[in-house]
Amino acid sequence: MSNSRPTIKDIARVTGVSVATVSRALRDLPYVAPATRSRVVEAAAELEYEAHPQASRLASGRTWTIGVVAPQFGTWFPFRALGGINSVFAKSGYDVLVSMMTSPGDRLRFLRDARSFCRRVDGLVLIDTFVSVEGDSAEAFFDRPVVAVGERLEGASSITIDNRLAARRAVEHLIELGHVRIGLVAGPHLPDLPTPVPDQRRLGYEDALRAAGQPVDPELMVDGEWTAAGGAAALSRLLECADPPTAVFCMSDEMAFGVLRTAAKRGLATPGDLSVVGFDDHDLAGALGLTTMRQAVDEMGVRAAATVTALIDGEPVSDITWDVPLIVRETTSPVG
Amino acid sequence: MSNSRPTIKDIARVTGVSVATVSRALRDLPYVAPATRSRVVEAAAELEYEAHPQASRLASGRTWTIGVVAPQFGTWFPFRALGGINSVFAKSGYDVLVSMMTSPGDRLRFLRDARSFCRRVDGLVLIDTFVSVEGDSAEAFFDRPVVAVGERLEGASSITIDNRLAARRAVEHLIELGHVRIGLVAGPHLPDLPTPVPDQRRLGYEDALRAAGQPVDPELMVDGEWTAAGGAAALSRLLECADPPTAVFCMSDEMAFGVLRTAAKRGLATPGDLSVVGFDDHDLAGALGLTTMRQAVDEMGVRAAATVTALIDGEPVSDITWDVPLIVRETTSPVG
DNA sequence: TCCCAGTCTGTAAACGTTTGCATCCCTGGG
DNA sequence: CCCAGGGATGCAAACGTTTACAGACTGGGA
Repeated sequence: MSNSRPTIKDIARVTGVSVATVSRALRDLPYVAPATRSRVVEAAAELEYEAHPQASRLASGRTWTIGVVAPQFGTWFPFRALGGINSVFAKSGYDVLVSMMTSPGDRLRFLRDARSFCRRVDGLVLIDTFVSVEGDSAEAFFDRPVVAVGERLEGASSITIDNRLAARRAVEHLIELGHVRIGLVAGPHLPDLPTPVPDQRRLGYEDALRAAGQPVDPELMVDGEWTAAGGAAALSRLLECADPPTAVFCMSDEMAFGVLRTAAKRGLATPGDLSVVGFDDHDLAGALGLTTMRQAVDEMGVRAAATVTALIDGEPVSDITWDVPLIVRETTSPVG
Repeated sequence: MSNSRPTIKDIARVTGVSVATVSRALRDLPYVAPATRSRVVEAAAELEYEAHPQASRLASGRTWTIGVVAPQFGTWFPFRALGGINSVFAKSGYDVLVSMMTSPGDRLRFLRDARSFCRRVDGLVLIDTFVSVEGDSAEAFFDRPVVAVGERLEGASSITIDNRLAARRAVEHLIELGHVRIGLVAGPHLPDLPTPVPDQRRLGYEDALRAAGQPVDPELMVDGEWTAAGGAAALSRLLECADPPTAVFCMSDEMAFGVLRTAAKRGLATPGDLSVVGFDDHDLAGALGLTTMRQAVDEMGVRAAATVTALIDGEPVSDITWDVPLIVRETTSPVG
């Protein structure tokens, strides 16, 4: 009680003006005499005044907070994106409220809680959440501007990649190197997660093969569970083929790491005996020399943050497709 | 205007009681007749009423929000911890506000902004931030309960590990396997980041050697920059020694991954020619078969969340030292 | 001289809760 | 039959801003 923080009234009393003038002066609104403004600003600095966030939020209706919804599973992608998002908002004065989904099934919980979550934020960034809002457009449902990264969402600004095309490019790289038997380590559909990503990447794989006049052999397509351990097991299965692959495309870098491990264990040289290309450009991909398709996730996060503030400021919804370049490193070489 | 959300007044009008009674009924406060309460609850459900967060926060002074400060560099640890923290708060009704430091130097910015950050939260979790608050105790400085994970902080509840002891155990494991030339891939001090961690782990390494009567050879201690790439380069340097090591202890798993890569590239079998033990139990450690010291980061996050709510509810500050077990996998074997 | 269009400032009503206090009613013990 | 005590409720004042509106003052043009 004795030494609680100063309020706008204290500033008003000290400077001899009304609270309205103080409020206007501190927020750089017009119609404040320069002399008055500087007196107020000085007094505020003197008393170390800072507006009470809850009070100004109640009065103005703005929360100055952005909600970020991210999956906790598959740790790498969302955290990188969160980093990019945060780097923008740290400067722009927005707070970042996160809500993480601990399992794919949590989508439903999130959707249920969304209405109350939204009241605490001015805008929403959804990372790989694959919440489909049946009927409503996203903006109508959430009653807030929303940008979706990694998925396309009706009524939201989307920041996505062309999964099919990127996968095709990855496989084309292997084909150009002369590979004919090319395996696919696929990520499966997660239960309750209606993402088109695995299908798209598989289609891209098939596109490349067909365009090159190569057969699509179901025996060469195995499930890597989106994990390194799954990738490791997947390669073991591929090597049991009558005619095993000389190259493998993995739908994620993590699975590729598992593949590399199994190869090393079995005494297969990479890329001498087996070429591997991943997908993501994971933090460790560079150091481990993995050839991969780069998703510049942090930049996508930066862009998402910029987009959501633009939406809040009234700009129209817009979709962006991010480029996914091939990064050639040391796990691919001509067949031989 | 037409169809904005219902307020407590609407509930009051519909049920014919006062707003005070509605407020008490919905928050399970005493002195509400059971019949009244159920009428109010029903009406609230009917109208899909939910309290306006900013308003109730202003009136009550509680924000129902926890602030989490995490470094963005070194992505793995803080994100895992954040996941653990979030899993608790998703149930307990607190919001999670994150503030990420994009570089070690950001500590200063954070410290400067801390006073205003604190007004928006009921409690604070600091992950590996190494903010030393000169003079004041943390609780006095932040004016909120705070729990620090990964570091000890005056006036805060700390959740830490014994870095020195854990490093010693790691090296003892190698010694027990008969290794005599044991290299150290160290993480350096980051500029502006006053963490004792690298020193502690180095001391643990030396402790183990001395206890076993082995010499501490400066030539065997190299810098791995806390990254996989740095670890890869570090092993190259170690192998140039006149008497190269047969085993290596790395201060982080990421550096160990780099070490494993260099070993493979050079044709050294792991663990046949080189044993490696890491530190962290990184997400990928299991799949890559890395023997390591497990920091159960998500569990530490869960504990941190529980602790900060306990502090908010008035329980006293308490420090916890987390156990760091050795996880033996496939990168260590007897010297030979 | 008058009027008008500014600029500057103050008053007071929101914003939607929570909560201290007063009031009323009911019950049970003396 | 009275009264104490406590349960149930309502009234109204916070909480600390923002903002619509009204008023005071100024200078310049007619």
